Amino acid sequence: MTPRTPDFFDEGALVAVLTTQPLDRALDYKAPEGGCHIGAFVEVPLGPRKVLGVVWGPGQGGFDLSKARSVIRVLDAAPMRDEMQEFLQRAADYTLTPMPAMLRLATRAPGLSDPPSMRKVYRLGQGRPDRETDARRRVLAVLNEYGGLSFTLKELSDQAGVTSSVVKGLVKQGVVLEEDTPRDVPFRLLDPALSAKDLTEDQARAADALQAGLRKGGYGTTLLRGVTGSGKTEVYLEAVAECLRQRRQALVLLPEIALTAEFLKRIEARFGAKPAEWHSGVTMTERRRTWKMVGQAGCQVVVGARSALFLPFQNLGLIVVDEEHDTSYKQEDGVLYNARDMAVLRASICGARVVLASATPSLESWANAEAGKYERLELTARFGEAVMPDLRAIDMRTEALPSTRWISPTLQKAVQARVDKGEQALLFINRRGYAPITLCRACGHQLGCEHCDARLVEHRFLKRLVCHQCGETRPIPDACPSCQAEDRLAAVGPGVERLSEEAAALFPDARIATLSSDMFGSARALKEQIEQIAVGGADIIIGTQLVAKGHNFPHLTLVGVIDADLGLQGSDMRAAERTFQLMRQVAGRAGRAEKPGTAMLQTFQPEHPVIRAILAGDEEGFWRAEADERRHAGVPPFGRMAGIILSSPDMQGVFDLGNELARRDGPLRQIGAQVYGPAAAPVARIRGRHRVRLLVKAPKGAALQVAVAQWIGQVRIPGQLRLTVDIDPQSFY
DNA sequence: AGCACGCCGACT
DNA sequence: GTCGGCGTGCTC
Repeated sequence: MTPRTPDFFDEGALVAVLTTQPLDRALDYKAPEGGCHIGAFVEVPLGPRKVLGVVWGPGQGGFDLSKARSVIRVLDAAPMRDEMQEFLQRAADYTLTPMPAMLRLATRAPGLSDPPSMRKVYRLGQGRPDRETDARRRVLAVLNEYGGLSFTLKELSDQAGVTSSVVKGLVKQGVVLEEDTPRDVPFRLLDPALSAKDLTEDQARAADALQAGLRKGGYGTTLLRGVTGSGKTEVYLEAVAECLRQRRQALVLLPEIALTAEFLKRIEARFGAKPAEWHSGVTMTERRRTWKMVGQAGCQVVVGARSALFLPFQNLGLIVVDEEHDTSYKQEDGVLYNARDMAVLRASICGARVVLASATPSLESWANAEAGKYERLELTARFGEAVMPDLRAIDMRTEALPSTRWISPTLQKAVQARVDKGEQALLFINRRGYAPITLCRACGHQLGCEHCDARLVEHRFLKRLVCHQCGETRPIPDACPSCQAEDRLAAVGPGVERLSEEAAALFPDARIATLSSDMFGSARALKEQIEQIAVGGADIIIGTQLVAKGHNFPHLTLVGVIDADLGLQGSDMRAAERTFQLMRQVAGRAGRAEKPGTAMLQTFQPEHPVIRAILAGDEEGFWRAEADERRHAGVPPFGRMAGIILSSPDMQGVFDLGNELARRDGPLRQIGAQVYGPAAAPVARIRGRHRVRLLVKAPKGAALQVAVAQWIGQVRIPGQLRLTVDIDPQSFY
């Protein structure tokens, strides 16, 4: 029998404290006066500094005990639960991330080390004031009217129409009581019994299944598949409702910050109050409140970005990952993790349910559902009267179109027809800026970024050249930087701005709105623009990726995809999958409301399997074909992969280390894995750092992480060289 | 991550 | 001689 770890340590007992400092292990400290619980958030001395840490377990010893210092103090925060400790540890093992970096993700709340922030509030006390002035009467009337409720000074004085000194005067006499209360107050209660929308038969069946899962309890993942407009959101909100009835917390992950505002309104409509929000745009005060309240069950539902997975939920019952296929779920927060996978991990540890919602699931999730690891729910019927769009290819080989134009005559005609009828058309192109390439017609020089191996993209809107890799910009030059020839720079290829220009020329009487992520300073500006368009503020919408993400345009009846071939080429194994998802999603924009829609894909290869699968609406066929190809190639989800990126200002250094790693592949061979590379990374230079990439491919059941850790442990990483491990990379070429 | 320690080159 | 470059190692 393993000895049970004590959950409380008396003063002076040795405890292991994990800090957010990048040390390779926890350090031992003496428990502070009054002792401390396991999981306690503490402040400990480290060298000359005070740092944040968590009591991770009993002290390890094995060093000169006279060096042990004491925990300075226990912070005012609910101790980390053991399931959170386990989650961080397993996520660290999975992603090969050092524990301190994991702990940093879990402590991303401002003012964690500060004492609880207090504020003064005022409520009715006893007795009468010595002199009943008019102002004093008004203050007391307000307080009486609201029963025992407390007010801030400003609320009270504004409400009564008096200055703050009137209130202070009443406080002096004890007629009004002044009290300190924590500034972080619980979120308003959400009511699951409020306005449940009428669900279609299909939706009700799916909602019932999700609710049954929640009632059964314990871990389980469901892939909720539904075409655009089938009402996935209504369905999983019913799962949230069931979770609320069980008095457990729910987390809804969304891929796009700009979407949350619209989504919050839907939650408010369904449950009568706004949930907590967690993403980079939330204010410091609100972040702290959310972090604390989540830990004290003062918050029932969090809607947020991937980092919300690391909030200190006390009683998590449900995690919804909306648009689960979205690539933005896999990105660095300093740590490379896939939020979809981490959601499943977290839920499996704390016995919560997961709903992965998507119209076009990732192949991983599709395969997991096929294998029976996930339950599967399908929403087929479209909500209301709307029907699926009519999908057509425009064969660009037969269209007469000059090389500097992108809207084919066929598409032009279709757009014009919609505009004439007062309906909306959307032209989609997945390239920001005016043109992807700027070159000199005199010498052929292509304008590139000085710090990256990337082309500079002309942005006419900003009147600058922009590097999409590092974000650096510079003015558009008059002369070629290479041969000094003047006025010979030419824009090559299409971008969203250029398409706008072309549309303006083709449809002079139409109102054209351009939506590109770089055109809006804030998420709010973007949201306003989208709302304005949705109610009919434009006839033609020109947009990038942004428009593919869930916005509802009721007047939209035509979607034209300018270059459906983008993303089909290249050896990126996920290109076909991404293209498929994107096309389906964009096509799904058309005809969401009652008007039937048409989607037209401009393509030079109408016979390509991906294009054909999209046109035929044959999703199962597409996935099966993709799965077969990947199974054959032994790549995820039918094999395991890890990417290693080495980067350094010194090009020789990265290649030398890359070659050394490739040579010393013993630990990898042990598990039947193979190394490919080193090769120049997809972007070989970013911000002046040269990048080299190695890929490890292992059989499905292999202990990949352990082997990779051993493998890279063999080499010493000198000074300015950085090594990043990416388990399950998004792209593997 | 910080911060100290320490070992070489360049200069007052 | 001494100042300071930053490579190496430690933090309970």
